[in-house]
Amino acid sequence: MAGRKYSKQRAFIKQYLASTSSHPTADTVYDEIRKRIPNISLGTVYRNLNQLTETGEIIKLSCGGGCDRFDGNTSPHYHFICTLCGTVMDLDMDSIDFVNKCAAKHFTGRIEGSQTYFYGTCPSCLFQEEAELVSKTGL
Amino acid sequence: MAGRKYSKQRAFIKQYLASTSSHPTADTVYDEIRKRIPNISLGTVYRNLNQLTETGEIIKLSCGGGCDRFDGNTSPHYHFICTLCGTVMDLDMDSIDFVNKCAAKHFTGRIEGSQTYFYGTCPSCLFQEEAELVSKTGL
DNA sequence: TTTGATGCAAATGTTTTGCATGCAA
DNA sequence: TTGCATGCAAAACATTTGCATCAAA
Repeated sequence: MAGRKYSKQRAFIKQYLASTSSHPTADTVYDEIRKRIPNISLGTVYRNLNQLTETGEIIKLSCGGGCDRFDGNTSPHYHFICTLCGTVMDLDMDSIDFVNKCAAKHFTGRIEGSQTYFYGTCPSCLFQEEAELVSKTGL
Repeated sequence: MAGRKYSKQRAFIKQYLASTSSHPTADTVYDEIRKRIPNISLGTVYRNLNQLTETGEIIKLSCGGGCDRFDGNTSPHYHFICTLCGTVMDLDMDSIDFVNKCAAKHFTGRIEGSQTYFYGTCPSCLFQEEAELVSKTGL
């Protein structure tokens, strides 16, 4: 919240996250930004990702899989994680933010928000699964 | 899914998780089990937590905060994470599992489940916050 | 016996941090 | 100038893994 100064590194990171819907990991962000700023350090990437997360300019996704992912889309939306290939994708669905009211009903604390992660098989893995079934059964 | 053999270590871990609703980290599980099995190793704890997660006997929570947490309560329920103190608690609320149908509506993959995490201020931190407000404003 | 499970320690992977220097305001 | 931001490297954590040994079936 204190006086923040402009930095090219932070600007590029934020811009990159706004431009993709691939929910990259810190390491992927690092690789991408290095194409533009070859001598950026991984520490700087982490520091900026954390700062942008704190200010709410980006979102950090802790959806399992060993490392966090980051999302430049801060409007309310929901994520799907494929349990086979690990891909994280946005879901096109209506708002379910009234679940916050359900949660608040019998709770004496303060609910400020929620994150919902959906799990299953992504379209691509589903297709592959079906193809394998066909080749095995010959149907 | 292969032939699994009994182990005292795994039995104790599962029993401990079933007995608490504190959503412990792997390290906390290690500390607790060591009270009963002093020479158990952290590797064994991780191996068993992973195996129990795979068989669905326990649940792994990736709710941010650096490390995963584990829950012996496998019946559908929801979690609240206090953004101030980090506590993870169960929420007493109605099922919202129809959100899976909302998610499936326009999705060509297969939705198999979901996890919802609620964030905010827990009752204890809320009380503290109010106490500080009173002492500052004198109201 | 056979084979899964363990303890130990080393290795891996992710994220944070200390510090001297650089750069925005 | 002031002090936030950086690059670099080391450190701190969290988790996994190789291997010889142990123990369940």
